[in-house]
Amino acid sequence: MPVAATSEPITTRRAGRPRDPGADGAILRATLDLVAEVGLSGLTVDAVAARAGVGKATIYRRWPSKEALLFVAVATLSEEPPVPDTGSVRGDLMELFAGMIDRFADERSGRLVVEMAAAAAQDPALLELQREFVDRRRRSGRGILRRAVARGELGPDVDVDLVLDLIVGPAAYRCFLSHQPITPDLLVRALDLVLAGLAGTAPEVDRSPGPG
Amino acid sequence: MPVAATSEPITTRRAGRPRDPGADGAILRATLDLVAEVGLSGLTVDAVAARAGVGKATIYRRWPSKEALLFVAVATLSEEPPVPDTGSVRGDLMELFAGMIDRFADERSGRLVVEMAAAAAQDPALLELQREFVDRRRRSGRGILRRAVARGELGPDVDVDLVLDLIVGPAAYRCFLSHQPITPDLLVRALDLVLAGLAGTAPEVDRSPGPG
DNA sequence: CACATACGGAACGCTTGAGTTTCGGAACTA
DNA sequence: TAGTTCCGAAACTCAAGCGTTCCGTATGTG
Repeated sequence: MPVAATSEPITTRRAGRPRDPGADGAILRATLDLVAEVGLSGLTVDAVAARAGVGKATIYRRWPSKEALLFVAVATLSEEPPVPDTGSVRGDLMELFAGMIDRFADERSGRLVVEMAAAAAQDPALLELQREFVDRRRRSGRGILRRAVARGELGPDVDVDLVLDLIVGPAAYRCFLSHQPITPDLLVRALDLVLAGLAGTAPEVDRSPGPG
Repeated sequence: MPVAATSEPITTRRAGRPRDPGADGAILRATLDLVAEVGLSGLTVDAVAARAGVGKATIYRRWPSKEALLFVAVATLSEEPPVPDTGSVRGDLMELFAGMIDRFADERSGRLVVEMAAAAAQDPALLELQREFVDRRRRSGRGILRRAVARGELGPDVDVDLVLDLIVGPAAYRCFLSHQPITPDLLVRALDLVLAGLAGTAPEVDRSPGPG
């Protein structure tokens, strides 16, 4: 019996006015918007309340501190990365990283990512959250590449992590530092060049046991 | 006559105790150290003064505000990127980016870069500074690749910016997000894979008019 | 020497922002 | 209706940090 989750009947509700169910979302959205606009250092609870159209007490009734609010807001950005299986490395990797690149490309999301990267360097909890985001996609990518190796599509000596970094790296670099345009074809071009490099390094691997 | 730089004889010095010539460096160093340690949001002038072994008034005698101090401190990180000419793209690019990768790899410098990237999103002056850093190296890289094309070492349809991003991207991505180790060979491996990809894309370009 | 400017250190004024409390009112249960 | 909990808004307390000022002292010029 770890937690008495719903010990009371569902029909029984606490007396008094129920919480505005829309407030949570409005507050979290306002938080993320403001982080993107004015940065983490410029974020104030008063501004969040004003933007969300909410009293400050309403925020503190839901989260104990500004940090807790921020953490939950960032956590809502979590998304289960796709585990693609298109049949080719190229297709799989494109599907896996498309959403991530979109996030870098989008003005608001991009700024958010940069802010969080900086904050994670100081806050262990945020660092852990960031690590989960990154690692989940990375694990999926490793699976894709290993499957490709098993299929004979790639040579067995592929530096998996390097390949993944080469595909995402350009978009990340442009988002964080160079501020060059992150166009939709950036992922494709990077991917094709890397795949060409892999093909050149281990050209025409023996594809003998092709059961398909 | 743009500026009356040294209108007075060098022998003439203002009366009174001269400024401690070592203080400037100590203050700027303390500033950068603290940014790397506690982040920009955690940076306080009092802490800088304490770390530099200096009174707060000494800081404000030199710079009018915390922001001005920070800007100058960051500007000291500027370094003229090398303009290598080793004879091969591979050698040139390695020489060009070695220092940059080192900066990502170093704990202190890496944190500093992340902090500045976030700050640049809010402060136009810092953004301009960052842009200078990046663009200078980028221009040098573009020259290297164009020379390689002229030599016939690379095909004429190389996406110059993409190639540069592919080389730096992995280290940047690891520094900002994935926090995987940035080993000294990361640059070489990325570079070789990209060059292999370029060779595969436009293999054995026609080298007919070789005058050398 | 007088004078001027610098030094480190400490105190001070002032603003900002986190978190709390209060208020009149609204929405729900019993 | 009575009681409870929520609401937005505003006022409040309190701590932190920027920038200034003053002190006693050190180091330069004339």
